[in-house]
Amino acid sequence: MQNPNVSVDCVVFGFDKEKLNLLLIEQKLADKRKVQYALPGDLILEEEGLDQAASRVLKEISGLSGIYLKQFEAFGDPHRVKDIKDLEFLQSYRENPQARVITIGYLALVKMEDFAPEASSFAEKVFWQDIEELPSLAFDHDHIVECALEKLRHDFIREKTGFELLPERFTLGQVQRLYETILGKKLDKRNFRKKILKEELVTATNQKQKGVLHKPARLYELSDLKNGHNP
Amino acid sequence: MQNPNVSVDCVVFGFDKEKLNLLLIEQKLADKRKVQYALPGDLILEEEGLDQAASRVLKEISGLSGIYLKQFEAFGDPHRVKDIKDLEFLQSYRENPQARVITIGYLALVKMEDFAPEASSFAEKVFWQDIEELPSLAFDHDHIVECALEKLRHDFIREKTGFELLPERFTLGQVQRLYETILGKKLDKRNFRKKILKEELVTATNQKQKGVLHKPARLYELSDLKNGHNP
DNA sequence: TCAAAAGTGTTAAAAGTACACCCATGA
DNA sequence: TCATGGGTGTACTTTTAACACTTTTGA
Repeated sequence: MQNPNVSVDCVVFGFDKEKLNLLLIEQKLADKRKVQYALPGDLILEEEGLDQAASRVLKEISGLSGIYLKQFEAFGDPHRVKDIKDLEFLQSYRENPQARVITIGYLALVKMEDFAPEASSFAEKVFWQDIEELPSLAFDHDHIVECALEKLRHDFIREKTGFELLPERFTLGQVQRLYETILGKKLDKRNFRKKILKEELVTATNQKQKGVLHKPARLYELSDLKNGHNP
Repeated sequence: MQNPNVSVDCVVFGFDKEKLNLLLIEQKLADKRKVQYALPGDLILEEEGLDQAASRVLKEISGLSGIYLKQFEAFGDPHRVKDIKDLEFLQSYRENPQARVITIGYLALVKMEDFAPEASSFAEKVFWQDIEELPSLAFDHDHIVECALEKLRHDFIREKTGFELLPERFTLGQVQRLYETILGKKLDKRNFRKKILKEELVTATNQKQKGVLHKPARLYELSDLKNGHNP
C-alpha cells in the first residue's frame, strides 16, 4: 500500500568518460502529443524504509538496480506541483492526485556503460541526458537536480570517492578527466598526479594501453585498501 | 489540517559558555507516574512548507521563536516507534495514532541565555539538558540526535559560523572555548588566535574585561563584514 | 604572594600552486 | 613527420603544528 504523502525522487548521475549525464524519464501522458520529462520517483510503500523505497522505485521505473543511492534532502514546498501537465499526470497514476506530497531526494553517481535503463511503469522512455543540455522538468525537479549537483560536487571534493566510475584498469588521465568533469573545472596535470599517487588509492600495473594514437599510458587499478570499503 | 504522515523534529542545541545542551520536552502522558523525554516535534500542516512547519512546531511546544532551523536529514524507518510508551502517547495526541510517520530533522544552535523555553501543547515540561547526560528519548530520537551532532560538528568546522552564540563583546578565550565545546576537543591557544585574527571576522575594541581574577582580556566584536551575512 | 587566564613568536614540516619540455604511438 | 595525450621536477608560497614563558589582576 502506498503512502499518499511521501515520495522519493532519484537523481542518478552517469559518467561516460567525458560528460556527466542525468537519468530522466519521459512520462506517459494521456495526450500523446505532449511530452514531459521528470526524475524517476514515486510514492513510498507503507512498509518500506526510505532507502529501500528509493532503490525499489528506481528499479521499477528504469530497470536499474544495484545502485548506491544516498539521501540528500527533503523537499516539501506545499506548491511543488507547478503545472497543469503535472496535475494531468498525477490524475492518471495516483489514487489521491491532489494529495500533498513531500519528497525525499536521493543521489547516485554511476558508470553509464554499466547501466542500460529500460522504461516501465509510468515511464514512456528512460534515458541519459547530458547535464549541459537538460530540458525543463516536471514538478520541482529542476530545483531538486540543482541541489543534487551542488551536493555531489561538495561531497566529491572531500571524500575520496568516484573511482567506481572507472573501468577496472584505468589511466591517470582518465581519473583526471573524471575529476574535471564532476568538478566542472580544469586541473593541473602534474599536481593532480602527485596528489593522487601520494594518497595510494591506486596501484600501477605493468600493462599499458594499446592501439591509441599517442604514447600509451600506464594502466592503474584500485588499491586493495580502497577496494575494501566502498559503500 | 495535519498531514498524518509527515512530521518535523527540532534538534536545538544551546550553548551556555561552557557546555552544549539540548532542548528536550517531557511528554504529557495519561499515567502521570511515567515520564518520557523527546525532541520537540509534530506533524506538519497541509498548507505549510517544511521549514515553516519546523519553526511553528518549535514555537508551539516550547515558546521559542526566531531560531534559524536548518533541515539536516529525513528519517523514515517504518518501525521508528519502538516502545509501548510511544504508542500510548500517540493515542492521546494523534488522530491516526498508528499511521506511519516520516520525520524531517531540523537543527539549530543558539545561545541558551537568549531562550527561556516554556512548555505548552503536549509538553509537560521543556528544558535544556547537558548533552553529556542525555536520558534515553522517545521514538528514534536518540538516533536523530546522534545524526544531528555529527552534522553540527561537520558544518561548524568549515563554515565560519557560531559567533552568534557569543555576547555582543567577547574575549578570544570565549571564542576558543566555544569551538572547543562544540568540536569536543582542545585547541592550541596561539594557533587558534592566529587563525581567527587572520580571518578578520572579529575586530578588537579598546575595552577590557573588569572584575575578573586574572589578567583582563581585550574585548572583541563581530566585524561589520560578518555581521552582514548571517543566516 | 598566589592562582588564573591573557597574551605573545619561532621554527619545521606539509601541502598547495605554477610552470615547460620531451616521449611514444598510429595515421 | 605530425598530431595526440603521456609523462616528468623544481621553486615558491601558504598552511599547519608544536611548543613555554611573561603579564595583569583580585583575593
